[in-house]
Amino acid sequence: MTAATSGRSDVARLRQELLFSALRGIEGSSSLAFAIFEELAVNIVEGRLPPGHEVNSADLARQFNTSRTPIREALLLLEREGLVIVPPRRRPYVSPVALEQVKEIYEIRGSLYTLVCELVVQRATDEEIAALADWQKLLEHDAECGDVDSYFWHNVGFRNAEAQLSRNQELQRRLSSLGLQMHRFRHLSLSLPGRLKHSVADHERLVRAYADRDVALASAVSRSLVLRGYRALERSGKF
Amino acid sequence: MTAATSGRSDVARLRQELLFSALRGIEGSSSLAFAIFEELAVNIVEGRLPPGHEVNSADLARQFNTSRTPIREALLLLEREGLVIVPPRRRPYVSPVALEQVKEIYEIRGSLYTLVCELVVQRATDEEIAALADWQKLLEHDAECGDVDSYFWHNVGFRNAEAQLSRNQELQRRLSSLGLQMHRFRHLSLSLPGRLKHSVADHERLVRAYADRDVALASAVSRSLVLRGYRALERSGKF
DNA sequence: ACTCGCCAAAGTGTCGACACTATGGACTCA
DNA sequence: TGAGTCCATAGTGTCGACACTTTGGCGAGT
Repeated sequence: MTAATSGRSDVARLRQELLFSALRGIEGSSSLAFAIFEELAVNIVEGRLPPGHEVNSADLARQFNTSRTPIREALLLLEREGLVIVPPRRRPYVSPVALEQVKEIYEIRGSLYTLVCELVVQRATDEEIAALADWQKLLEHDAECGDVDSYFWHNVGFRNAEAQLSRNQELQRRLSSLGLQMHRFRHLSLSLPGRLKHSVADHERLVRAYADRDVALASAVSRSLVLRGYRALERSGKF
Repeated sequence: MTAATSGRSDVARLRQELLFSALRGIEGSSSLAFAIFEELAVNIVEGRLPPGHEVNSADLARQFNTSRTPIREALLLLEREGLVIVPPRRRPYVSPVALEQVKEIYEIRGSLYTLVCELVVQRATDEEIAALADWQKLLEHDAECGDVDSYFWHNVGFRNAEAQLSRNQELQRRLSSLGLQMHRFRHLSLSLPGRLKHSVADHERLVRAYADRDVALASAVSRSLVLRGYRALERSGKF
């Protein structure tokens, strides 16, 4: 599973896998409804279905060639993930992205990643931390090339790997759910000038802190990483 | 909204309101499905539907006098909340409660309440903190009377009030979702001897830390509160 | 020209039905 | 008696239909 070390990891494949892992967080479900849920979720977080866009079950049923039943189930799940708003008796639409909410999510994410740090420090093996270092090297490389897109997904990969190392499944699930929301605006924060360099440096410090089993430092760095992300977003004035 | 100060707050009413607030976290939805979801959720977290108990849509439809459609939607939501497992093509059943999972949830909860502390310290007004103190007094009273049930629900009330003071709606929602899971085993941890006294003392220290705007102390106390809860549960050997 | 009320068109929530699949008991055969 | 097979029962996932509600545009009245 050392995707990081497997030669040149195709970004597209990575992207797919990461969004899957995020969404599959809660496995099971009735296949069709869940497949539709995934499809719609991806389209929403990638911005192809913009905030406010109407997603009524009748249209979608025609579009997906199914009845409205599985569509409705998918919409319900999307609502739970905060991606869609389903007003009673009214047509559902893609939920808006307000700065206030973005801020809230960043706060939560920061807190949960602090927890991840603590757990990783006390539970991950040296090999696993070495694997994180591999991810970090990918980031370094992307930053040098200025490949923002690749950087973004490798970053997600890094975060994902960290979460796995926490050995806390519930935590992974919650983070995935948050990640879903984050994907809607997160790429904005990286495309800002200078962000990449800071981010790379932080990741490097983070990995080193892990290697040294330094909880305090790791938490601090992780937190600053998230915070910086938010600050950048805020300054971008996109909201 | 100072339920804490309104004379003798009826525990039953409080209970209802708190579970509601937890469940309504995600509002909207199609009334019937959501009502069923609430009903089932309450029954599960209160243990009337024990882990492993089968909850098939056909039976429930008969029981609720509806078709299976809204039932299925409710089950989907319950699955998302982790209260029910819906294996594909197989009958859904109430999810088991494993110690491992309990531990995971306590970890997350601890982390999120640390965040709550930080936010409360920097955002709550003095009056709001005073209101928390009122809740604390209720706890004190319950502890003196040895009224474990009342204590439990006032405790939930206290935690809820704290969450509200964080001024972070997403956080409240996530905590509610966690709380739902927690209710399944949390009452066990309080009924252990000596717990109440410790708990009361911690709450008192917490409120004082808030009043002093002492983030570090508040976080530490809050964390120890959660941790103590888990330890007690662990020692109870119920899992 | 502007507002108000009305009405067809379209969407929602719920239902009962259908094909398909898992389950558990009866029946067979050792 | 005990393991393996078969089948009826019962539940699942999906569908199309139906009554009710919202929507948005058209026309009447000021």
